[in-house]
Amino acid sequence: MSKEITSRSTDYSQWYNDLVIKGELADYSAVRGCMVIKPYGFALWENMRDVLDKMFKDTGHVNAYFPLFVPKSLFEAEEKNAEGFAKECAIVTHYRLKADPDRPGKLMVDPTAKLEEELVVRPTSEAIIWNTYKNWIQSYRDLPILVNQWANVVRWEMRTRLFLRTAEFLWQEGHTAHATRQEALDETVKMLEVYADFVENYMAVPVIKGVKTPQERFAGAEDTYCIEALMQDGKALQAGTSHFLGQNFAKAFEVKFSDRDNKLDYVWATSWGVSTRLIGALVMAHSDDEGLVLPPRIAPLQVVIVPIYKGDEQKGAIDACVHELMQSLKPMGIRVKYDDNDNARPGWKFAEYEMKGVPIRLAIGARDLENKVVELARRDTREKSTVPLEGLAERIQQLLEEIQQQLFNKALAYRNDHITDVDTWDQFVSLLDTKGGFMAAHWDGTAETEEAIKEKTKATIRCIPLDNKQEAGYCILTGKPSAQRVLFARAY
RNA sequence: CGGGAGGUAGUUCAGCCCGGUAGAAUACCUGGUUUGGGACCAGGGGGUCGCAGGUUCGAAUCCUGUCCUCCCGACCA
Repeated sequence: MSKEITSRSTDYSQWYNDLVIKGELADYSAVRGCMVIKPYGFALWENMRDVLDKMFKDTGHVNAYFPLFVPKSLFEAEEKNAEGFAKECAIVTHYRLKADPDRPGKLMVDPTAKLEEELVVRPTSEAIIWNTYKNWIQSYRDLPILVNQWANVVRWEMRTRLFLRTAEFLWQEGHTAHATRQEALDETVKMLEVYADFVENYMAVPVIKGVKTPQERFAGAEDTYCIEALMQDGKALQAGTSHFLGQNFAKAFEVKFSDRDNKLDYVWATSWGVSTRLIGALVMAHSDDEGLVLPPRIAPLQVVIVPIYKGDEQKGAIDACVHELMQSLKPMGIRVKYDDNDNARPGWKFAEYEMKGVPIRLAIGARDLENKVVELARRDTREKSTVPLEGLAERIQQLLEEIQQQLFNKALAYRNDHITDVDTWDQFVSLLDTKGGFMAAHWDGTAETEEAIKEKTKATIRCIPLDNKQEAGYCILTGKPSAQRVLFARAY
């Protein structure tokens, strides 16, 4: 059938693409590197967005919106940030098209409509936002500013992959301004905790919280905190970042405030973001060869009900039973769909909803009505059981939580099993190829060694875990002394 | 951006080498029979062969350019 998907063992990349396309999360578009997020995929994003948005608001943040375009002169103000993103910027140079005299009916860029100053399509919004904050901040009384924006950004990547790395993507970016270094640092860590909470408890993907090495740091940050997740093929994926920006942007944009003692100082900053890339992480963390497996808390559909009947009379009886069941499920906030489309037969629907990762499927036929039961199938374990109609809604509610927990436990067991303490270079190299996952290894702390290891093995330091155990040892590459292990992995 | 593969019906693909009226499966439409793991029969509709040039009496097929996608690499706050 056309809907068959490549197995993970045959071709992991193809498996991932098949899931995204055939699970109807997204599609390719006519625009290089840009994808269409389809309704089912967007529903998933909306659920994720809604949860995160509430978490941000519960921690005191408010939403705002800043322009898509950044004048080049503003973009280049914070030099490190500008340099870091320069290679992947889309730039608007003109503002008008005109009829092409050489090609009837076609258009050309009007050379007389060249912009005085080019506009950079934002790859991130620190520049335009800090240029704005300059006008908002005079006194410590104006601080803190705790603003988030939901937006699209553009990064002209050389090689793109659905959700994992697209030229345009959706994200949120928080940009906060503080009166003290400590307050900004606290904010950075607080938002990292929010991300970890969300990814683990809603997406059921376990993460390691840590801090990036200077090499891997966000351009313009003093410190980059991150959450790192592990995919089923043993590669790591950066799921979210929270940056302590120090006073870098305040200095670049001259944002000063008067403190209580009427002394002028630069404002302290943070920024933090997660993107539609999280959907890629979600797909790769839980899904199997039958299709998507979505965690109940953010699944667009949590329960699908498939009727099995012969003739209108049976259908009528099943309809009545299902409608009653839906009346009890909906008030519980359970997202349920009754698929009584007569054009598709039950077997087709079973395969289709497995492909789309719906956590629970119920099948109800005349036989079941007689016995006052339904057939219940779990997507995660693919187990089928016959359960009584009596108390079914409560049972489903409970089961959704159980599935959520089970998905997390399974991913956690896999992740924990794939953090390996490694003490020799040979072991490091061979385990990267055979087992994959995180290698907890000693490192001498230098950028040169980090770079050399990356060159030789394609493994990077994903992070130095927060509250990392201090333990004396020797760098796996250079043999120089080291005070702690750091996590290496190949990454997306 | 370098190497490789590809773009033909909604979808997956054959046809191309060797130029001569555009095919299959599936999906879709109509009617009927069906319905507990991707139903069956009969009939029917649907494609400027990615786009733009060129060669030719004639181009899906040969040539040039260009756009898009996939895989590997480089790159990746």
